[in-house]
Amino acid sequence: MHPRRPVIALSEVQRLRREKLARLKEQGINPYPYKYEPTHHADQILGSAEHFESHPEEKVRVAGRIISHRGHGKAGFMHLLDESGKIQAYCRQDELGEEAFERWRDLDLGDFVGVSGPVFRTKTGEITVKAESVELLSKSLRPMPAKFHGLKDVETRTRQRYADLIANPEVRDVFRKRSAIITAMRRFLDGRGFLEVETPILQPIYGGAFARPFVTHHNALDSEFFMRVSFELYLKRLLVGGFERVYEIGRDFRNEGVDRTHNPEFTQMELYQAYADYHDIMDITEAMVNEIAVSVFGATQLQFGEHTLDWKAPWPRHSLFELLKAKIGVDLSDGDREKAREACRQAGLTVGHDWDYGKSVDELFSAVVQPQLIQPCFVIDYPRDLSPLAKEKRGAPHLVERFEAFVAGMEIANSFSEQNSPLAQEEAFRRQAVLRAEGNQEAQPEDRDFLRALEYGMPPAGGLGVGVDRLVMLLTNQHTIREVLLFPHLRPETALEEIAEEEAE
RNA sequence: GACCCGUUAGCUCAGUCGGUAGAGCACCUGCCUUUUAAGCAGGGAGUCGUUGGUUCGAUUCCAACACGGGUCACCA
Repeated sequence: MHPRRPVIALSEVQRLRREKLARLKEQGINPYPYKYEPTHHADQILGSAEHFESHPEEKVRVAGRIISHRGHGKAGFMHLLDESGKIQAYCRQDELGEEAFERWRDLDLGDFVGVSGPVFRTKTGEITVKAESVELLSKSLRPMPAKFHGLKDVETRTRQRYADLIANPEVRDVFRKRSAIITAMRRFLDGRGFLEVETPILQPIYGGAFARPFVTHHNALDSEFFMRVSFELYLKRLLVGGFERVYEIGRDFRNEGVDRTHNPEFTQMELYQAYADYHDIMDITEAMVNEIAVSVFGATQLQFGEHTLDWKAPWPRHSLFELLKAKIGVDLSDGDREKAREACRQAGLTVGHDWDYGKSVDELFSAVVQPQLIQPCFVIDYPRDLSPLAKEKRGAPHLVERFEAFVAGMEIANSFSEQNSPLAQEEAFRRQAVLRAEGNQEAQPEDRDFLRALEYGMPPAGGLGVGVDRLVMLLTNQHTIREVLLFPHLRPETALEEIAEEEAE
């Protein structure tokens, strides 16, 4: 045992609430009863004000968290917050009785209560439930973060998202929108005959993207597994198996840094459509996002920071090399490594000794073009070395048929005409193996089972990956990914670990 | 991983050129039967992120560490 350490001190308010809880139990009141049956949500009552004013005898039951509580001698008001919004309740001693009114006075901000009674309009015009009974549904032992300052501290807001959701109604709204966006996405894909599938998160070989994986261990099998960095290779196996349109919405894991557009686990939507090429996938992508914008927001023009983004399809399609040429005056589409490296130097980039043609083009594009791609657009045709799972471009074999979609300088989608030649795929894996041997930790390992699948024959197909979190950011005008993730990645909280240790002693 | 900035009451923030701290809201007590940032009167509340150093004395200066934010790197 450690030397005695003080138990984490309770604040004054926490102490008082625990004492209050004990008193309730002594009085035979269960502070955590089992159920309540509300008849209405707050917004239903507020939305039916005329109905209730013409039916003063009709009674409602509402339940929620107390977010304001004001006594006025032998009467008082409180606001309850339920999922739909807030509603005021008016509590009078002569209505509730002396004992119940005293219990009402003893309630705290944060407690859950159920209130029943008729609905009326106060002098100041607010629709209010006149309480005939007030039942404690759950006693709160911790003070609410804020009454009207809100909760601002970013760390507390993300670490204690529950408190953030209570204190900041607009945060709830972002996550409702997120859900609606994903629902609209599913509806769009289902409507086009795509089959939603689920593929392994724990994979013996990872692939489909350039990224370092999280490694884990399967005890019973005594073997290493990788958390997936992409769904790609499994979804393509399903094309081999005869499904023609498949998609998956789920979590990818990449063992990388955290910043305003990256979280180690993030949500991706990938789809694959047999007999389609990347032109068809561009059509689908813009139609899908257009439809999401209309169904969730009722508009295709949406504000994002200082920009008004126009999501209406079709989106412009630009050749990567034309965009580069327009910017730097040099055409780099010929595959000349030295020329590309020199162009990077001219642009002020520090060129790594290992930068090949593809890497140089990509770095240059990221530096000089990407930040200026504000309105939704497609950038098409990429160097082959960057895209080992894509098919070479018709008429330009050092390029591949690939596009990325950009909005507000952010990449939100990536797509290929998928490589379905087993021999070309094997060759591409071989080139990756060379890079890997040279120390590139993101180079993709060869997946022999995937090659075996391709040998059975995969139909020509187009594939798409969409960064769902980024799409949500753009559509909801949020500028960091943590604002669209309920529980973004944070380091463990040491103070809480110490409490756990003390409790274990 | 590097650099810069931050961490003070439940929340939002002041402040201490080194002498252990304040405000508003929240909280407690009293008054008040239509208030809504209710009002009036009174009151309590803080290991000033953690550990160490300098000092008679550290919340303040210094260092390390923890956590967060920003920039960069990584993320082609």
